Amino acid sequence: MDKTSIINRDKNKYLHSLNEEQRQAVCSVDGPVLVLAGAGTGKTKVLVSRICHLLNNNHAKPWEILAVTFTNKASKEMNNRVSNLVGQAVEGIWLGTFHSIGVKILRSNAELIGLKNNFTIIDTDDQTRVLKQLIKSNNIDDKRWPARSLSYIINKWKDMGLLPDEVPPESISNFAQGKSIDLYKDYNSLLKVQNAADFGDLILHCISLFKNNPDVLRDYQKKFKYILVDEYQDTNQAQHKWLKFLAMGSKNVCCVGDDDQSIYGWRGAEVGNILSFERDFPGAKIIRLEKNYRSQPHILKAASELIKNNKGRLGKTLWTDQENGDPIIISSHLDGSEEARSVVENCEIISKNNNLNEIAILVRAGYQTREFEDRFLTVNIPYRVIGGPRFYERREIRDAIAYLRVISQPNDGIAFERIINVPKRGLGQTTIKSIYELSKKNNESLITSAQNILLTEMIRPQAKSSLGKLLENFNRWISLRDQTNVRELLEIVLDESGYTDMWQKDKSIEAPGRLDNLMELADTLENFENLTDFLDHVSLVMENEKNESSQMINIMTLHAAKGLEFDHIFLPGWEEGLFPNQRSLDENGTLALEEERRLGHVGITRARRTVRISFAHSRRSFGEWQNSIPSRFIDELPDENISFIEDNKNFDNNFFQDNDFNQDINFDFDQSYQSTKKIPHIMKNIFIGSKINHDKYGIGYVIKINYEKLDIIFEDHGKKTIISDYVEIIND
DNA sequence: TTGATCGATTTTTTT
DNA sequence: AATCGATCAA
Repeated sequence: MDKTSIINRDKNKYLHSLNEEQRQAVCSVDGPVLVLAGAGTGKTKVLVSRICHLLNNNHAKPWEILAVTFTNKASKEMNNRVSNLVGQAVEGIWLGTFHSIGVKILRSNAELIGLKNNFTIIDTDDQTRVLKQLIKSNNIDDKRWPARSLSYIINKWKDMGLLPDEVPPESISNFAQGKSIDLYKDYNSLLKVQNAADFGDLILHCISLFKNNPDVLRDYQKKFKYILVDEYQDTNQAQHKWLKFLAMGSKNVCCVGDDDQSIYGWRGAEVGNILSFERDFPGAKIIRLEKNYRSQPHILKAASELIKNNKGRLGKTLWTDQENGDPIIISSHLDGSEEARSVVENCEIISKNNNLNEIAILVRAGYQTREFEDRFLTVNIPYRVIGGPRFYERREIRDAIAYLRVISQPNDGIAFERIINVPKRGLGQTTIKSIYELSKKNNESLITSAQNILLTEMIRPQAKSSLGKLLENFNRWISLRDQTNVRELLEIVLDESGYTDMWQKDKSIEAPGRLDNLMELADTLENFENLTDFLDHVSLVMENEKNESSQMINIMTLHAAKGLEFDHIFLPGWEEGLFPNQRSLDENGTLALEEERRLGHVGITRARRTVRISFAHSRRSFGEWQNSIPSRFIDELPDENISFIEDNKNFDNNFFQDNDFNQDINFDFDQSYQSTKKIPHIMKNIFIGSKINHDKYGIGYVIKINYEKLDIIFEDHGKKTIISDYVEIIND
């Protein structure tokens, strides 16, 4: 054996830990490859090994590799694992989320799509506020046509990769009598004026850039010799277009995904992208990974049987050679807090012999975490909420950042408006409105108009002097921008603007916490070279990571759990209406039901050793008690893999005395568990869409049914919530 | 312009 | 239940 082959074998030693299919996926470097990788089959391992393989065998230099993920968490994970495997070489790899890569491309080519390279990235909150302004200034009733709906519509178009004049007529909704397209146009030009881009733009602008500048596109195509895409099932149409542009150069594109884990349909994700991979990239090699290395057989079997109820899947058969393990335990509970009590009790038992980090509670909706938090706090068990209320979304942090945004990019009127009167400086609605009018008239940025309005008589002298002072401050801060380090700059700004002072004087309980958060923000700033880098981080990452190392039980949504694994998983709240989520079902019918089911599949397959599913018979929502029945998904789990226990030891008469129930409750546990086939949302033959008459409000249509309470849109009175006894059904 | 009070609305998931 | 927003008095 000659010397080189020994070196080669050594340098490729990571290949030995791969199974046959995984090795194929790693070594088929040239041409398009689609890896269909079921849960726990070593998807990330394949991606990481592939990058390693490309580098080790000199197929590409780091900067010739583009690796795109969907979430920040995934990109962080990938980054860590690649650095572990290949060492320093990671530095040059273009590894990040679609959005962060998009930003990187746009910052270097901003002028070509009409932005300056220091453009601001606005988030959903800013977006809604801008749209609200826009709706109002078009004299549209923002009560009837809320900004949130418009933002939903526009984001949908952007997710589909459609510019205003590309939206097909049939998909123009009736928002404000069909004005949605004009508003979309106005909104886009408003962003341009402010030198700002929203999340959708980060992809969409790239597409326009590639489309209109073939030379730029060619450079990127040449640059990226190898492209890897994680969670391909989650890409939306815009991202798909984006990817096709870049991949059409080398055609060395490797997409990894699992149609059974597609859970972002509501964000425009297209499972179709994965189905049409062969059409997009002819000659594609398709590799299936079906050996599961994570879960024990009962768990894997239950998850597989559940997902089999979905139609329209590519179909995979996951298998494992592990020991049988424990069946999934399903328990019923009186109400949400009983459920939380039981879950936490079981966490305690498990934690006697296990690491807290290996336990996770996965919920359908963010607000469900609260009950568990309360319980953990009372019994004093450390926990962390992953993806919970985000650091950068806190009020004080957003305010502070708004100051920095104006300093970084004075055209950012969205940020300027946020803090123009925070802390209060006597610049209220009237003043802001005047500035707005002037900026609209002269088609200039808000802050320019604020400067100019000082030369007019449009606002009162008091307001004038206060505004003048603020602008003077900003000018000074801007002049400090490039010579002061970012942390120092923030401290100066918070101090001189009176912002810190405002919270120090505030006597509310949360004020000290807010001041702490501002300190923490200042600390975070130490890690950034310049303001733009920091602001990008804030808008794209949102998370301020910490607590990674200490021992804590994890609480998160099912969505946030994707890509993670734990020994022990709790899945509470498996009730009709909550999971599957009724609202989602109302909006998207069968499609949504299948997505909910995939969510259940994701939840179960996170577990290595045990899964406990639970549901409550009664739960409080919107401050009212609601009875519920177990999720249909429980029925879909095979009997031989589950074990049902009634956890109702606290069930006694005190319960009824302690709670202010006036209504009849006929709890019959066996009965209610058996009779899960029917869903009690239909009363008196009223359905979503039913036409009804009301004595006072006249004709209307039912849009939501919540037991006896109906949400109705009346032809002449807008939306009202009415008890079903007071309406009369009209059949015509 | 500000602060208080009342009423409406909220809870799906994320870049 | 808790938050947000509109409305109104000071």
